[in-house]
Order: sequence, then C-alpha cells, then structure tokens
Amino acid sequence: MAKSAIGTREKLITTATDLIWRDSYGAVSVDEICKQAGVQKGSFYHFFPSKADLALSSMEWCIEEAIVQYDEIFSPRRNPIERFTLLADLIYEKQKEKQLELGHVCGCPLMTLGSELAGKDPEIARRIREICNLKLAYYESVLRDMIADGVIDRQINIEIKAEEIFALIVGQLLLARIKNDLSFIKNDLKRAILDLVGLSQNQMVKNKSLV
Amino acid sequence: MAKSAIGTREKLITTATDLIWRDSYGAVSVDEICKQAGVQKGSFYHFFPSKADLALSSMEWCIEEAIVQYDEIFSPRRNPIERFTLLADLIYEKQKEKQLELGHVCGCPLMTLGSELAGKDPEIARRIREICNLKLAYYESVLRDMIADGVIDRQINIEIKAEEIFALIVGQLLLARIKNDLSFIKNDLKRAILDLVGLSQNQMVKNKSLV
DNA sequence: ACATTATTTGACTAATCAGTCTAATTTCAG
DNA sequence: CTGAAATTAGACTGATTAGTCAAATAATGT
Repeated sequence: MAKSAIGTREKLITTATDLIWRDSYGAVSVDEICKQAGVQKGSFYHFFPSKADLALSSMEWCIEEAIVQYDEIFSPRRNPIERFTLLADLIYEKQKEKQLELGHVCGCPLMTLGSELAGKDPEIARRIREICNLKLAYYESVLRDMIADGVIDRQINIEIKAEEIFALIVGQLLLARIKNDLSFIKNDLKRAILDLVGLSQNQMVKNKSLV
Repeated sequence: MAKSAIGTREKLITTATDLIWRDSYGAVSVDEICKQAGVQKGSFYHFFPSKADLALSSMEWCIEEAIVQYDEIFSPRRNPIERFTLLADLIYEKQKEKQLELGHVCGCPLMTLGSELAGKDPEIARRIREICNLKLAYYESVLRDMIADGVIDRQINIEIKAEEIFALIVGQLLLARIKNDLSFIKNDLKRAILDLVGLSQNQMVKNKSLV
C-alpha cells in the first residue's frame, strides 16, 4: 500500500461532505473535490466507483457521527423534555460550527441531498428514507416516555407526531439555509417543538394540573 | 415577428418549471429544456440571457399563480381556521396533480431550488427570500385575525408563529418529496398546523371556554 | 409594397464533466 | 530481501455543458 490509505479515503469523504453540504451535489465536481482534498483523480476512483457512491459514503459518515450524539441525547435516563431541548441545542451548535467553517448556513446535509436527488438516484433516496426512519424512532421513543410520564395526552398518535416534529425541524433548517440566518433555530426551535408536542409555556400549566 | 413569441417564451418557462421541479436545477440542462419544449437553442437565448435567468422567470411564473390562489383562500371574509384548512387542501391538490403529471412527488419548487442554490446564486436566493416573506405575510394576517376573534392566545408572537407554520409546511413538503409519498400531507398537514397554532381538537375545548 | 424589427434556426465553441487507463510508486507479508 | 498487492499519479477520452453567432425567416408599421 501507499502512503495513507485510510487517510486518503477519509479526506475525500470529509471534503466532499463539506462541499456538497455547502453547495449541492450537482454544483460540485469530482475534480473540485479531488483538488480540495489534495488527491488525484486515480485515487478517487480507486476508492469510489462513482461520484454517487462517494455521496453515499458521505451520508454514512454523517449518520455515524449523528448516532453517537443522538444516543447520548436521547438516553432514557434523561427527562423526556430535556431530550428535545438538548436536540435543539445540538442542531444549533452544529449549524453554527458549519456556518463559521464554510461561510454559509448549510442546513441538513441529508435533506439537501435528498431534495436534489429524490427523483434521480433511487439508491441514495432509499438510504435517506432509512435514515429518516431512524431519526423518527428516536422522537417516537421520547413521545412514548412522555405519555408514560403523563405529561402529554395519551390519545396522541406517536408516529404522526414524530413525523410532525421531524418536518418542523427539517423545515426550519431549510429556511435557515435559504435565509442564511440561524436566529430562528437559535431562539425558536426549542419552543416550537414543545408547542407541537403540546407542552408550550401556556399549555404546560394546563398539563401540570392534569398530572 | 415570427410564429408565436409569447408561446415560445411561455413554453420554455412551463417546461423548465416542470423539469426543474421534478429533478433539480443542476440535473436539467438547457439542451434538455429546449428539446422537451420543442424550441431551438437560439430561441432560448433570444428570450433568456442565461439558464439562471430562466429559473428566475420560472419562479415568477410560479408565484404569480400562487398569489391568485392565496388571495382567494386568505380572503378576510373567511373564518381564519378555514383559511388554514383550505391552504392545506390546496397544497395537497397541487402536489397530487404534479405527482400524476410528472410521476413523482415534487414538493415545493421554490424550496427545492432555494435549497440547491442558496449559497451559489445570490440573485435567486434573494428573490426566494422575498417570496418567503410574502407567504409569511398571509400567515401573519390569519394569526392576527385569530387573536382578534379571541380564538388563540393574545400573547403569541405572530412573526415567530408564522415562521413555525411555514417551516412545518415546507418540512412536510420536503419529506413528501424525499419519500415520494403524499399521505402525511393528505392526512396530517391540516391538523399539524392547528396543533402548532394551539387549536388542535383537545385544545379547542379549552380555548372555547376562554372566549 | 417596403423597410424595420422580432424571431428562429442550427452549427459552432471552449470549458467542463464523470470516468478510464497504464505506469510508477509504496507498503507489507514471507 | 523479494515479490505481490495496494495505492498513487496524471494524461486521456468522449460526452455534455452553457452560451455564441450569422444568416434565414416571419411579422409589423407605414
């Protein structure tokens, strides 16, 4: 083997993740990724059969990192409300970091990619759908614990509510990317999630009296 | 002038709108748009200085149509709750129509474009931001009327709540596009909006007693 | 009818695209 | 130390890209 096999592959993935995240899949060329990563074309195609395959690997890299963070945040030892507030904090921190690093609010990399390739690359679309379901499972678990704690209405449809929360989050991220402005995510996402669950400031009074 | 000036320009816009909406800006070439529209390259560049300019014109075309529909739906003569339910109906109907026509759930064309070009084309990004603000104005107006009717909490921050509703809608549309599935928009969008406003089935009982 | 202007045609360019290929180089196992 | 395997280098291909241009054609105003 030559120099640093793991290093080259990893460098290509992280570089591609940043470039695709900041711009888009279609706007970034293989040449540009190679140049930015300091790697030659031949090395690229030694590790990845195609550009689309690199995008898939980039997705896997993103989700592996997210899972570690989610497992910590969504630990059952935590108060269910705290899990959502910590999630909102994590989302803001990640966005802030990427904004400083790449010079632009980037939004959710999977959703940007999914929006762009949903109808073009079935393999990528399928994997993104799987990851969506993975994230939904975290949210559903919180909602179930909230019901067990008697803090939200027992009648709530958990799957539907989780999907609503997910839609709200990806929607806020999409708007933040378009507006290049994180203020809503910073100041409002937390409360918006709780509103949607039925745990906003106003409603908490009501709910506490019910417990 | 030759054959049909208005026809050619309009044909290019509608064709481009469909193709970009279904796939993405980067995935559709000028050649493909011309071929699909039955127009020659020279005619394209006679009417549009660039591909990006056609995308802008496509956006204007979309928003002009939307404004007519929004003015009807958000008419102050309507009950405020009805305005949101009619909006949800309109969104579903539009998506269903495009799904049948183009073979795929398409989501919101402006948001797909915005997500893709947010950091690349400042002119398009700026215009999309304007259109976002236009839509927010409709939602804010409903919320103000709801407060006047005493149907929601007077303390609510209208701008923030409107942004939340907008995020929820574009989030649901994005997920629908990625999943190629309209069932959530069909069955859930209406209730999700009312939940967010604080007018869900459960909470309506409480709110009615307050009026 | 005539001059002017708007539109259409389609070949053309230069750049860029994803992906290929062969030879050189580096690493590691024995 | 040696041979095989993994990695790297970078020139190359053919297709596609956005955009140009000059000549042909059609419509319009007078």
